Amino acid sequence: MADLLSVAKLAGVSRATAARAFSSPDLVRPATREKVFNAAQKLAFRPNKVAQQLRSKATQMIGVMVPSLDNPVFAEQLQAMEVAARAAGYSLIVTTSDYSPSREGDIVEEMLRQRVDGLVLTVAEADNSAVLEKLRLEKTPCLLVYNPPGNSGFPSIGVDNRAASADATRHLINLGHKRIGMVAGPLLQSDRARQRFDGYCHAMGEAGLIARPLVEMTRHTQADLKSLTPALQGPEALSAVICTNDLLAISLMGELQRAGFNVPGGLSVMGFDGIALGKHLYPSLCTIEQPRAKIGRAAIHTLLAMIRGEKCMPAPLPHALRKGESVGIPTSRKSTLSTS
Amino acid sequence: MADLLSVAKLAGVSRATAARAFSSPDLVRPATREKVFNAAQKLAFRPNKVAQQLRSKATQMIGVMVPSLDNPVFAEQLQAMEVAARAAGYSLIVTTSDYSPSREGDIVEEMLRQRVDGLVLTVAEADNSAVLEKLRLEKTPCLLVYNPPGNSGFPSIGVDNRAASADATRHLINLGHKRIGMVAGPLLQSDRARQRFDGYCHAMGEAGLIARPLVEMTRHTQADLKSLTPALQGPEALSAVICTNDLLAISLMGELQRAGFNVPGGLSVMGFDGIALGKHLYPSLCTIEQPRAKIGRAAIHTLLAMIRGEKCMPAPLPHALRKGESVGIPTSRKSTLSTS
DNA sequence: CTGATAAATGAGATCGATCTCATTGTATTA
DNA sequence: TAATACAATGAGATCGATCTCATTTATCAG
Repeated sequence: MADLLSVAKLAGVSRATAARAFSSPDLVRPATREKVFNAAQKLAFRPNKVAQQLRSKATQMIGVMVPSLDNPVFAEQLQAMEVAARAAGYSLIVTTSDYSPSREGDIVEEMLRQRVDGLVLTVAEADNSAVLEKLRLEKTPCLLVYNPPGNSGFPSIGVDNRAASADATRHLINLGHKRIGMVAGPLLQSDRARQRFDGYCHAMGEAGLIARPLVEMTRHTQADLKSLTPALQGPEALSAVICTNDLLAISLMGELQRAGFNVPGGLSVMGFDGIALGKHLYPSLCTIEQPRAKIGRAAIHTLLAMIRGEKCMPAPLPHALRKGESVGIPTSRKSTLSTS
Repeated sequence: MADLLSVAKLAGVSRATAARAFSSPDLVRPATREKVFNAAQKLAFRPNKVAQQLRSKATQMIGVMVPSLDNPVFAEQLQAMEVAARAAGYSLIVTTSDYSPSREGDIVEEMLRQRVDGLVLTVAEADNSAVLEKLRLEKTPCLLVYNPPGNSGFPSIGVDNRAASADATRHLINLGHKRIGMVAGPLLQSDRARQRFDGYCHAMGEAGLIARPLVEMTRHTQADLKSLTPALQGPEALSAVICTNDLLAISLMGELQRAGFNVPGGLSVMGFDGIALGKHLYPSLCTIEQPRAKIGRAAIHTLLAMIRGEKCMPAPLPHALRKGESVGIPTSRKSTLSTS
């Protein structure tokens, strides 16, 4: 309500002096400063950021776009970003794309109009992304999170999905598993999922095992057991599966157990992401932990550096294998007289 | 970069006309309009929202503050709010308070400076809240979510926690449970938790059962079995517990099972919130479902109405009892914890 | 005590879009 | 054709803070 001008008037000084009292107090005589502060107090003056933003051509706002907040992996990252941004004096405008390229486009356009100082995006597909194509022509700093660096040309924060997935696979292999499968949501929805499948194939090949075709679930946060059932039957039945995200893994475990399958006795289940909850389940979820909070903080700090004009090409952050009770040693099947 | 003025120049018209071509196209002759659009195209003109906001004294921005995004109950609500806000042409500035009153204060002050059109807050304590006290003096519309309406004077969206908790308790009672306890995070962190305890006490009394003292966990999203163990031993050992939130319930189930307790055989566990994941666990979580998405949408729509100047005093939204495998009929006392 | 140097303050422009009001231009009608 | 109504456009002010530059006031040395 009350603006600087009225404060200045009440204090009997010019706008310029009133402004200085706040932005560079040492440029104004202590007595004058007091008068201004008192006037401001009296009028309940609250500086108008919008005016400051217009004048300074900087909004101290960061635009954030994630696919969905229903997946804790994004919510947990966002939590960390918010804290880091606030600590640096920045605010976040948060949006969700639901993996829709058209929404991605609208959202980014809107944020550019808002003149955000920078963007942190997780897009559905980093390559062939219309949004990124457009952003390439803009001067607004832009950083990808979780998306593989690939050839999008944008700096990206995240783990090496391929390596992480290979590690997950090797973990199972080391435990003695040979018939290992991978379960994903609708494939086209995520470039990450493909990289993870890649890593799995690589590790399988490396061990002389045959990689199975990806089993696609109809939704990417909820398993449907039916799609997997064929792979669990017969002599070549899987002894372990890796899911491309934790939500899928958790719901799959639930479905399996509800159907009378023991986990990990009947089937070992691994996840990918490392959402906090997984640790507390029983059986606890064995998974690849992406350091969500660290990723969020790194995203903000890297973006701030870019805003400052520094060139950034961040290295992948380290992932970790989080062991859990959902994975065990393979059970010997009737066909195998175990000699282990 | 390019502003309206340069577009106007290139098109050979005045700023006013150029502006009109966008905001009220029918006021400008089609031919002129075309010239303006072409110029805009050529210069990659993108309207500056900051300037519009300054001029119009409306930002189309809503300030959102939740305690934490690590808890899916808030993340899921936020997801729905974002979609609803965007559909109405509003953006969200999202912040987290970590239940800290001082951060609450800073955040709200910051948002007021940003001249958000309205606020959606979940505060630690709606009564005796310094933030709300201050906001009472402001003209910025403000809406509470999850916080009980109480005597804060602000409209509030959420379920009737007391009634919901009583329903949960009755559900257990109807199954034959008599020794029912309640588990909460650090009590002082949430007015909701207290109301839920109230409802529990009420339902217990109503059935002629004795309400046990609240069992407080050291964290509000993670159970520590030790604190609960005493209540699980001896002749008065509990047969069921209600947790004040789902995360607590889920981690408690995990701890119990890991310690050799059967759920629900050894102890029935109920949650509160209804986060999506609970459905997919095994045993699936029996809980009180707060309609998170509906709450989020209602929050936005109510706030928009308030921004339009309408007086609002929304009624509590209906909760639902979601049955789940984590609750069963009580077993004989012998089967409860007897380990020393 | 005066000139010189520094400190404190004010006047006015600026950021970009939009609104009001005045003016020019076109169209309609007697 | 002249007169009136209305459509189309432009000039300039405005939103609120801040920056530049000029001006005034204070301070110090000689």
